[in-house]
Amino acid sequence: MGQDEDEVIGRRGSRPKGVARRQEILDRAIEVFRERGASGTSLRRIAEAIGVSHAALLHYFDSREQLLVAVYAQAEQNHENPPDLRPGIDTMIHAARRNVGIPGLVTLYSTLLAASLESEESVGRDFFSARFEVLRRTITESIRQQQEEGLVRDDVSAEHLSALLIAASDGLQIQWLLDPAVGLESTLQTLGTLLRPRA
Amino acid sequence: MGQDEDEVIGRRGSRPKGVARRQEILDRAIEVFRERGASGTSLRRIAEAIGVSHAALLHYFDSREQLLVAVYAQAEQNHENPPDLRPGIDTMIHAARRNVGIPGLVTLYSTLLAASLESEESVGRDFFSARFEVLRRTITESIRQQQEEGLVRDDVSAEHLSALLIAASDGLQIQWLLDPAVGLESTLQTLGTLLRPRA
DNA sequence: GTCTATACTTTGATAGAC
DNA sequence: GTCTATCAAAGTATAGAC
Repeated sequence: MGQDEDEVIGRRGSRPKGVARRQEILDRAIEVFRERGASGTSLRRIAEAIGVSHAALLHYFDSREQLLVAVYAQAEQNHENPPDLRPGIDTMIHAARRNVGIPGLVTLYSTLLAASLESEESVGRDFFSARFEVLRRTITESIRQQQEEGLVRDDVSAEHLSALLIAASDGLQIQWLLDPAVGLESTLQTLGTLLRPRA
Repeated sequence: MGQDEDEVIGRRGSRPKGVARRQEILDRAIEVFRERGASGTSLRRIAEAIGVSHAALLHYFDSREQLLVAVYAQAEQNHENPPDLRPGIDTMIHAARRNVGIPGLVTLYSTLLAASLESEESVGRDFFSARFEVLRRTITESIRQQQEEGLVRDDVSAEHLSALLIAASDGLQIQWLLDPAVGLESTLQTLGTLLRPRA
């Protein structure tokens, strides 16, 4: 953490280039996505909603994809206050509870993630690859601990459980976006039940 | 089944309009995706690979999205031979084992699904909404049966398990596409372990 | 450093010729 | 039934004003 953050969010080099203004644009972009969702988010429309020209956006971000990834990364970082929970099913449920209030950003996440699959080399690809790697490692370690403490059943691989948690969250979000009747939180609670050791 | 199929795959009306030629194009498009994956799949590139003009494609399909949905729907239907398994974790594992051989089509599925989230009304949206609805209902019923037979633990909701199975499959596919080291089949096997009743 | 103006390229889509 | 021509919109890139 520290100087790597810049690249993840998309800054060009180590020299800050209009950091304040850039941050301003980023914050406004987040608002745009939070309100209007992810529909019709061309560079020109985003620029229009923010009140600048589309070329101005490209002055701070190398490409549309980079802007979008930066928007998501920033939004994620903004509410990154794990309330004393260890990474695992509880944090996923916590995130789900928050996400139901910001469907626009959830859509942004899902579409960006899928778009990153299309090209072997892209900003999004690197971002999400790294994100999943870190997430899986962190959750795996946390689950292994909880297994030792008897909080999670230990007859299954912690690595698999970690990947499963993430996959279930991502997949359920999509089902929920398509049909809000799908219980995002309650279904994850059920997954939590599956994880508990036999009493 | 029967006359509804037309709309799902994207045919305009009941009158067949060059059905044979259309099918030919569809089959070749599937090959294109199977080989070259989903990268750079503009209408013009697909047309070029098939050997026609992009306008010709739009003669048979109303839009690019409709063509892509038709390609996926056709590909899915082609290998729809459930080997005497009841819908549930086993069929998902079976599908996973098949999908690792056709990453291009898995990518097509993931990107199409995500793209359908962006607009409230689109061919993809309707297609995937219906697909998930049918899938969930079918699997839920099958799981409920298996619960009664003591094959699946019955202390959790069959509806939730159904949504979880689908979500886990979709989510794991994405993780696997980003990092082939993620064990698609083995992780689903672990989910299967979670579903078994306490011995 | 910040941004407007502008143009280049590709895209999905339409219209009309053959 | 399939093409060529054409369109509007999009992402991108550059030049240069301030």
